[in-house]
Amino acid sequence: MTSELIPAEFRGNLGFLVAKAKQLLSDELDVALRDSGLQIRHFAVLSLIRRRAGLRQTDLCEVLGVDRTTMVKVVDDLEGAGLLRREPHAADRRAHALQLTEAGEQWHSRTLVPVMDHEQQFLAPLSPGERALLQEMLTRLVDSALVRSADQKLARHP
Amino acid sequence: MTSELIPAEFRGNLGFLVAKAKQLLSDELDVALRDSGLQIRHFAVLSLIRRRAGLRQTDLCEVLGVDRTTMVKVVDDLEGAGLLRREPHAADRRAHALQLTEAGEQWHSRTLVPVMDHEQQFLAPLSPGERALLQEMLTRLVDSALVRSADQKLARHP
DNA sequence: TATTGTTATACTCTATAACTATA
DNA sequence: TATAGTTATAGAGTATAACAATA
Repeated sequence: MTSELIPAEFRGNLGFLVAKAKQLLSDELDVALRDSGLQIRHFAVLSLIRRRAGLRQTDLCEVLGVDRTTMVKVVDDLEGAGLLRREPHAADRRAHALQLTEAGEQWHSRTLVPVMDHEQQFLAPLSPGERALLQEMLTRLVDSALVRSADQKLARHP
Repeated sequence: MTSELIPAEFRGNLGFLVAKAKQLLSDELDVALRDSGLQIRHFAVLSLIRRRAGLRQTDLCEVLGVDRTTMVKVVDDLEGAGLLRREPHAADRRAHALQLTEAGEQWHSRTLVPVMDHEQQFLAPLSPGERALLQEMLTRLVDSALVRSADQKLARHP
């Protein structure tokens, strides 16, 4: 395997490869969403609420790794587009229980198709077995790094 | 392999896994650089110039995927820290030939140690064979996506 | 006291436009 | 005409601080 597009200095460099992979995959997914005016982030939020209706905004922050002040804007965007609703939370009157609207449900399933297509295009150089292996290895790496990250936070606030 | 930290909705999601891997690896590498006040980007620039002395700023832009106005600041930072010099370019008087200083050479080789350590820590969950396989698969994916990206640019400017 | 959501605000990052000096 | 580097500037994205309501 000899790449002519990746500089020789960075061919064996995991950081460079992961960062580039992220950038290029994001670019391709942006294409799939370009008509909607929304971003991957909005799609991810709808994906989560679709499966777990009633989540709070802070629940989403934890998963997506953004501040709650940032999440306000994301939820504003989605509510403004009519794709979700902030409803009163049954157990906590401070919080909002987020719910997909019918339009949100439709937009999500409609958008899932081009998103999956672009992901498949990105993965085209790998065989089905390799794709499964890549996914499994990335899961292991991310899981392990999340554990380390959580440990460090606990160490700072004992 | 069952992860408790990755939400079920995103476990099979390549985009999520790649983005998280990038974020977590970046965070760990930032720790390795925290004392210097510099970023991975600065380290990457020095890595390139070290191997290919005399590169222009625009050469770096292409590899790192940033605009030339952004690169000015990065080179300013490195020059301000005394790690590289802008020298006159022998073949083009508009351009700068970038050269590492002695301090730049030393900082790079000194910083390489913690950077590699943190990368190894990140890769710890994988066996040596798996690491090689991951690197090879990511190289294939990035290479293929770079070709598509270049094709699309050519199609827009025929 | 701590937490949820919100606003206002400041900071960072980035690219576009316009300039100069070259090619 | 086009390109290398620079500056000024505007836009996006993000987090910190402070607040009200509630736990």
